[in-house]
Amino acid sequence: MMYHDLFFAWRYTMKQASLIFYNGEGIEKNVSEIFERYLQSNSIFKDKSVLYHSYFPERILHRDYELMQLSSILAPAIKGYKPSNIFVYGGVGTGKTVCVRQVLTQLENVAKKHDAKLIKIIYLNCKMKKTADTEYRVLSQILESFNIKVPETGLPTEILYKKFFEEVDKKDQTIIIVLDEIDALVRKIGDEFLYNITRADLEQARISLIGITNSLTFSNSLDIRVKSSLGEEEILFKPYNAMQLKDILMQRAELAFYKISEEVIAKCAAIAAQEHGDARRAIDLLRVAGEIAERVGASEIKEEHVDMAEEKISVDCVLEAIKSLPKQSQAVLHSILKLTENKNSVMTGEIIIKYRELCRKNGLRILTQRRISDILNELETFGIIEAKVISKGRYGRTREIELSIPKEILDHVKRNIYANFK
DNA sequence: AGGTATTCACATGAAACTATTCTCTGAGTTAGG
DNA sequence: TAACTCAGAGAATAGTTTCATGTGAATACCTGT
Repeated sequence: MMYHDLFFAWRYTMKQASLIFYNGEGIEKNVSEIFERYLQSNSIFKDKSVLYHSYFPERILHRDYELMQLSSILAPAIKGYKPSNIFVYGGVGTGKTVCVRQVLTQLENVAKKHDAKLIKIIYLNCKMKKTADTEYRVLSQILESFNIKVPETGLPTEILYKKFFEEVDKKDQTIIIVLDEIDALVRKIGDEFLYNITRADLEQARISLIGITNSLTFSNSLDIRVKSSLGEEEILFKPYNAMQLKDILMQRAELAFYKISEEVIAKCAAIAAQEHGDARRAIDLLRVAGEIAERVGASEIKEEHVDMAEEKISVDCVLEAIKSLPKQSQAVLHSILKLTENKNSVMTGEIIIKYRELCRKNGLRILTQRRISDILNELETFGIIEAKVISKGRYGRTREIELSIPKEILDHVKRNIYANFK
């Protein structure tokens, strides 16, 4: 049976191939030309992986104080005492995650080397859809790191708690759970989960939590009890300034490129510094600029490539968001696009009317106003529209909505969305 | 004129509901000894 | 009798509806001068 299928698959590909070989002489030439050219062009990247988010630098710059704080708080774990729970906050791209992860791996290494008390680190990113964004899934992830597999659904959550505490309490060990983007988790499922974990009573094991968030006001939204136990220690990561960003970029660029000018790096640093000192953004900028330079066949990144990269990043972001929008959200966006063709701001009420009309035409289920309101909020967080709540006095309160899609891609977006309805 | 009350058109929040996917359990069925 | 099948109960989850409550300022309505 299987061989049979394979045979046909093979036949099929051969047929495709023969099409190229015998009927498409021109195509063949073009394609191979691209490959040839690619081979010949010497890449300006030495090692591109250094510029991806997944890369963790060996040495973290300009975070000595924070690293020290972290390690001194966590040190007791080596001797088998429970370290305080830590609450790490600071803006995006300020190095929170990198620092925490580095300190923890070192802690683990030292403990292993000196045969100290057992330490187990569990890192979870709570914003990862379908991975750790609910109480159940977080627990299941934690259990997985103990090599206990649990089904995705069907089991009561209490069972997972029971399994987890049982497993943890088997040995005299310190478990350190890192919850990255903890604010996303709490917003979604509340803080009961944190309470349950921090107040677990165990015979011999100890559990410490490290919560990482980029929302400075996050801790206020917590239950007092949780707040006091999770926030035993707090560490604040300040944004990098332009000089520090420059150093960081320099460090990466040396590994990533064969050669690069200082002006380019300064430019990336300056742009990112304006946007809350986000190092991740600076590095993205550098990478995309490199990609652009490579594509246009330049031998080195120029400042104009950085400008183009800045443009491209924002455009890609919007385009990506729009493409992955569910049907209903697209319908709402469709209505907004239509309405903004002859004016630049619309109100919720107008959108609702247009939207209902569109649904009737397309045989789509009409959602309630409440839901549309939420969809509008979602579109705003994607950066597709800009909505501010205004009061028009006697004439009620509404959202004033404007498109924030860059002009250059507006037509592209329209074609994309309009094609799906009529 | 100056002050206050009303009112509009939604916003915002919480809880309940729906559909889907999945587990677990136990009763009934089947095949082999 | 062990192994398998299958239906029903119960969970988790995403997406939504239902119900309830909130809200800011332009207007309407007073009040006293």
